Amino acid sequence: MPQQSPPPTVIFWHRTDLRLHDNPALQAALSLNPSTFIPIFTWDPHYAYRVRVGPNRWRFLLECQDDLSQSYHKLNPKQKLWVIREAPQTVFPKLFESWGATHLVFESDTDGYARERDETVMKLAKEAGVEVIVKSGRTLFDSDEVVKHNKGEPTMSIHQVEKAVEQINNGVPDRPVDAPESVPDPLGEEEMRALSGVDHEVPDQEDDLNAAHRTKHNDNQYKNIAGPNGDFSIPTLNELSIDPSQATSPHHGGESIALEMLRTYLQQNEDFVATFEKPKTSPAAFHPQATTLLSPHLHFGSLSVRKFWHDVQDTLQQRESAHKPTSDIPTNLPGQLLFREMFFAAQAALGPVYAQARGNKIARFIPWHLQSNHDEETGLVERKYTIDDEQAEVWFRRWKEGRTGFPWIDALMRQLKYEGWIHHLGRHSVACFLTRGGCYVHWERGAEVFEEWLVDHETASNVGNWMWLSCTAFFTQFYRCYSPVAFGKKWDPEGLFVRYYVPELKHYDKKYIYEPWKAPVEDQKRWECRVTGDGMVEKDEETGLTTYPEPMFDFDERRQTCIAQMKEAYGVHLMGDDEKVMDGSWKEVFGYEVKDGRVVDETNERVDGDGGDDEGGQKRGREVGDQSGDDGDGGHTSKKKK
DNA sequence: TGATCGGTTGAAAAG
DNA sequence: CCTTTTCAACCGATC
Repeated sequence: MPQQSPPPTVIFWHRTDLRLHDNPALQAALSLNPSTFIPIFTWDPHYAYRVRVGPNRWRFLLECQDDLSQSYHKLNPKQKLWVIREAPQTVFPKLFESWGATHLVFESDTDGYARERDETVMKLAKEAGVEVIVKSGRTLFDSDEVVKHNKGEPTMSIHQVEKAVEQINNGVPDRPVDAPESVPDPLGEEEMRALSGVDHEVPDQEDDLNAAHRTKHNDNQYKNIAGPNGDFSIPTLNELSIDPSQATSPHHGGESIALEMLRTYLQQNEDFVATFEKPKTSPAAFHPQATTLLSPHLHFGSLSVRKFWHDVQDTLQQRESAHKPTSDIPTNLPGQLLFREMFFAAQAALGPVYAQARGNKIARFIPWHLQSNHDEETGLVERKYTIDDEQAEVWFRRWKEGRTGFPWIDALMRQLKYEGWIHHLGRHSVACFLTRGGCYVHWERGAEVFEEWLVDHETASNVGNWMWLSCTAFFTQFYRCYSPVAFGKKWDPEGLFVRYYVPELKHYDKKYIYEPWKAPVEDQKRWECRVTGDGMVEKDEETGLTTYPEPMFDFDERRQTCIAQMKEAYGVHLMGDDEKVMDGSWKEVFGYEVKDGRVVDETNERVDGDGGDDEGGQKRGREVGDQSGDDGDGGHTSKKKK
């Protein structure tokens, strides 16, 4: 450091890097030898209100923050994670001024919103004379670099990713850097607290995408810029108006947990790590699951992806020199991480339109039901979508709630909701079922449900996989449909997975566990569950028994219809950035009719039964009423076709 | 240019 | 019960 310059006062901005180990940006910050070091997290209203986040992921995030804060505290009793409750776009000038910052350091983030946010903040820093340092660290390789080595184009196959990263350090990610052994002090308590005196911008809660999860209409998470006690505390679920009992997932956040999980796999399950092949892991395995469950830690950065890669790679190399079996790219663990790189780089190349069909040049246009509405100014999806077909809306609701009448699908959707995680192939099953292999509903609807419920939700991977499964991009073999019966049976012939997550069926013979509607009525009575209705009726009127819904359609018939429609759409061959998609004239091309033109606002839609409040509830009530009205022979819903 | 082949992870029937 | 073949047939890279 030049002797003349004042000792740096460094603000370190944590975002999706909630860890101390292998944090290149943190290392860069500390190598400035700051006299003052303030690690912060900005509790961004964008995430609080404009991103779908269910109770399980809220809890996971808070646990990551708690763990990180404790780790800082162990290194320096004056330290912790300082949480600031305001939008970064408005709060940074106040932080710079109030704390006299000289540097702002953070890890780069290539998400659509994040890029825009960071550009704004960098501009504000420049205006305040604060030096900004940004380091890549969220992915194995800097996604912008990967794109550059892919001719500036989105990465569309693993082969392209391999070729691109070969040109960056021969395809070997940087070695992980160690966690710091000490961190400097923050400012004194008085000086830190001085921030509470500044004007505080409280965000508008009107467009709260997560209203359905809150116990109160107006939460108080933004009441004070430094939290309720003015001490920059990490929010609690109660402060977010989220009932803690709604966070039912067994999966917990935090760097300590993540590192311990990785260590355990490597030490106690070397065979599992070394011979891992994703397609051979069971989507029906639960408690414990068949894969590592490290994905949510990669999302929040409580585990470094480079540490994961190198630790696994070291194991693979040791095994190879010992002539023990190993698995290969792309099905092995490093290969799985390459798919993550692929989706990140594709997103980095395309920006915000990556996450939607309209305007997205890699997305094949398919005239699915329940198309999104778009903001006229930005062209980006808004929370509203158009119900062109009442039947499709009912199917979508039943899919989301796990009452389709197909036990394999329902078990997966219920596991997703309660645990915040389902196996990758389970995601394939339910995604294929909702889109091209069943309901013919837009993949954006499904991606939104995953966004809400997954603890490991990562926009790049989630959207990428939804496009993959719906044959929108990356994958095109639409005649390969996952059967909701055969696929589950293949992995779990006894139906243990279904019995656990759909306990209504726990006494059913394995012969009928995936097709309970085929069981004779006498057996249904013996097994204490009647297959009848749409899942909204708890007790069968006639027998008083628990019910499980009849299948909401004839799957084989739907598969045929969907494949024929996919074939037609592929024949028309419109991409998301085609003029006809942009101006809406695709409707004429496909003879797409909007029968009632209703627009649904997803915001306050409750999914747990009886409707909730406001307009959302009314709509649902009507749909549900219609359904149970003709449940006498519910399978007949499938007869409706175009 | 047209043919060939591969594509992380299919399903159902036949052997 | 296991493996192999057929099903119906897509895109994009490659030669």
